[in-house]
Amino acid sequence: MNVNFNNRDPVYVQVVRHFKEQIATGMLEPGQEIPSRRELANKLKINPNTAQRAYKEMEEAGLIHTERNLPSKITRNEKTLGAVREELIAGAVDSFVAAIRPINVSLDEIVGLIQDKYEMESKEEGGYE
Amino acid sequence: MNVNFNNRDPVYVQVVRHFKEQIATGMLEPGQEIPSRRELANKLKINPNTAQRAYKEMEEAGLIHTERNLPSKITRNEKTLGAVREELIAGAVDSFVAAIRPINVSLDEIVGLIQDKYEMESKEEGGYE
DNA sequence: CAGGGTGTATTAATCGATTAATACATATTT
DNA sequence: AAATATGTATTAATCGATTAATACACCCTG
Repeated sequence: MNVNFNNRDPVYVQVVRHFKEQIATGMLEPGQEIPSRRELANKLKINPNTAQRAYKEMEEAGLIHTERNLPSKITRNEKTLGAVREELIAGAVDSFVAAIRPINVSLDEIVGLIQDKYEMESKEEGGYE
Repeated sequence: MNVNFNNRDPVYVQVVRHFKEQIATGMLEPGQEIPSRRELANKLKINPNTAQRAYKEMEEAGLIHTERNLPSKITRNEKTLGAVREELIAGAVDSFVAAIRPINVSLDEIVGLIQDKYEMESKEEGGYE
């Protein structure tokens, strides 16, 4: 459990994204238990309400479900889980294309640049500033 | 002169980006005059101060220069101008790769998706929501 | 039963960036 | 000279999201 926070996005959004990435890569499996709000808050040094906010978003998205005061669990709805990966990928692709299209870059050049960057090992975290 | 504003980024940032795109694609040439702050504000239906804010950013970035109260002009520094295109492209690539890497997608799949999306004519403006 | 752990809801504070209002000096034009 | 357009600076208002404080109901366990 380790989230690299940046300063531009809200914390709860970054927490949600972190869980989505875990789901997308299969690190979190259907039915798996996740930490309690307060436990997560402790681990990440964030306010418990912020953790709750993140979990609430995930609950409403159907990614987790919660019964009474038992540990929340990743949903067993495989369709929902599969869609997470697609959503993350499509979101990244869409915003990339929206950003690059107005610049009139050839497809070949784009592909080359992405390949180069993608193959680099990522020493630096946090992406583009 | 037509900027499709979105609701998430500050207006002045979007204005700056619009000019950078114009520079990157050669629509704005070295030495070319650009509208006055107030004129731009009128065209885009924004506050003159917002236009000024955008121009100030560009001035500080060396993209435009202003003498007294004459129309501001695109810089003639070709190096600066060329860097704009590179900066826009690198920014898009970097943030895309940062977003996609944690999801463990194969390079082939990524490239395929980008090609598909990029070749689509863009009926919808505004990118991914 | 008491205590500590849960999830949840309501409300408030914070906090900063963004936008706008206003004024000023200059220059050009009529 | 007056009027109008320019760029610029200073200051203030707005505005909203995000975060935090607090309280409550529940349940299990010792």
